[in-house]
Amino acid sequence: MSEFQRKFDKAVWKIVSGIRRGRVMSYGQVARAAGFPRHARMVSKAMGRSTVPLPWYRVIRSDRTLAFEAGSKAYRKQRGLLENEGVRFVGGKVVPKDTDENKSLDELLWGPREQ
DNA sequence: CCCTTGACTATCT
DNA sequence: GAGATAGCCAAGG
Repeated sequence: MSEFQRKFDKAVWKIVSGIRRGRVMSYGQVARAAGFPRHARMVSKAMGRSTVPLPWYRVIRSDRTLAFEAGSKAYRKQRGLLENEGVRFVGGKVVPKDTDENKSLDELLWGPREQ
């Protein structure tokens, strides 16, 4: 195992294990929080190498879709785990839990658009 | 070395 | 908003 992997893995595991129930983070966010900006593509590898169980399913794409092929077994598993924690999906995307900014007035008044 | 491979992203059309 | 495109970067062949 390379020196890089040892350090990267430890940093990533720490961040991922800190994601709270019902919340999600993107691969890029995890990489940045771990101190490795530009290494989003390596986050999945690091999680796969984890020796202890991690809430890997709370890590999703930056566009709020899941990284696995829609409908695949892995996709359904991840989605199920998230939904168990109260995470909602609309049009294949995770609905942001935040009730704050960058939401249009319509969205605040009427809620997320259905698809 | 050179080339391909990703559980990725930001930025155009 | 859905594709296409171009960056990204360690690993492995």
